[in-house]
Amino acid sequence: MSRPDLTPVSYVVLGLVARDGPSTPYALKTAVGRGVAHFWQFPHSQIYAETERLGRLGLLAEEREQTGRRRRSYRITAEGRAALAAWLAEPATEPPQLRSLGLLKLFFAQHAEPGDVAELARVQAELHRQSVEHTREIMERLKARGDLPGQLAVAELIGDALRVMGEHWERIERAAAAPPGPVGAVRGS
Amino acid sequence: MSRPDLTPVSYVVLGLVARDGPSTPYALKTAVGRGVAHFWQFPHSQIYAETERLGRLGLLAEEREQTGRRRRSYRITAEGRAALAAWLAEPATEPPQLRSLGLLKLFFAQHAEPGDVAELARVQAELHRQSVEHTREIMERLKARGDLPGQLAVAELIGDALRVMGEHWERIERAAAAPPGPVGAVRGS
DNA sequence: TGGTGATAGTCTGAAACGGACGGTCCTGAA
DNA sequence: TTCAGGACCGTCCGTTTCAGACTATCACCA
Repeated sequence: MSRPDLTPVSYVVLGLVARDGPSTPYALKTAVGRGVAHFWQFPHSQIYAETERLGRLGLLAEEREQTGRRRRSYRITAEGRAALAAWLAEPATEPPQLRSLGLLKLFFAQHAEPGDVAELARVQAELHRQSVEHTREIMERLKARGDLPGQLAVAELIGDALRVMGEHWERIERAAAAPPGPVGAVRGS
Repeated sequence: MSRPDLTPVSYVVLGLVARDGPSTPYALKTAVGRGVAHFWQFPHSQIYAETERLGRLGLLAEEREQTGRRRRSYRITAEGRAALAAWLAEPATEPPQLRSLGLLKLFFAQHAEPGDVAELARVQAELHRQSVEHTREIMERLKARGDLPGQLAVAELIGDALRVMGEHWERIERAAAAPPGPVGAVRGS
């Protein structure tokens, strides 16, 4: 059973240290930005607090540079690996959550000018195209490395979801740009 | 330009009161659960604080039952409508955010037993099917009413995104169940 | 030897969180 | 008529999260 004193962020840290070997908090911070942040966001200051806490709990072992910047470096312990494995062994029973200011504005479209909705959809469509492209680059890099199939699967899933959402925004943009007829809710091409 | 003293939750409240007419905080709370919560979550206690604050700011007008439970009821003022319209007039420039414990576990699949990934995918696929179904019901209800095209567009977008993500989970489930070969990252049908 | 930009980490006040808790009201069974 | 139970409604408060300003260090080059 997974431990009640560990949060998702704890497992992010454990998982990344397990994947990358001994890491400094700063290295973890940048690693989070390159991957995990796409589906589990949290402030970077958490990482410093969490590595320290996991150290106290014996799930990470801390080492300190004796020279220069005296950075801390953390490696995972056997207990840490066991905690991570126990957590991974129980499936996640929560559905995914979405958070989108764009959808919030679209939801209230009836109180907006038609032109506002068109502009919103245009911006969102463009944002989604960029995100899809960004995801695609990450996938290329993962494929080139060949390992880490879980991470590739995650990138594929997210990329596809972004693509579909972007296509919706594009349809909404076209519908809102065409003067007559209702906003959004488009059928057919 | 939209006001810096108003948060997204402020606009949720303003938007719902604009849509539904005079509302009690509790009615807003249930309305949020039926819609907005799918793409903008926040604790219900916020609503009570926010209606009161918007009242002080003059964007909502408060009335109080003279009898019985003496519930507060809020209606939107002209200033409130103006603030809502101003916010809707500027497009949202943030990409959507996803938050999924399931993806987090999949991301670290290399440290899990193969059976764990299969079970995770099975549970997530089922969860997604339920969410898609739930979204479909909401869409039916919206279509029956015929108005509120923005809300229908939102439901369609979310439903489609959930469907695509669910299909990924189903593929991952099949791939992880098939003994040999790598987990996830499936190509072709 | 000083300037610049990347690297690295700390700190803090403000928001958000969420759920326990306590009332109020309605209904229907006794 | 009374009363119990459940739905309705709102408050409260300790904890966690949050963002980002801020400081410091380092590497490099002029």
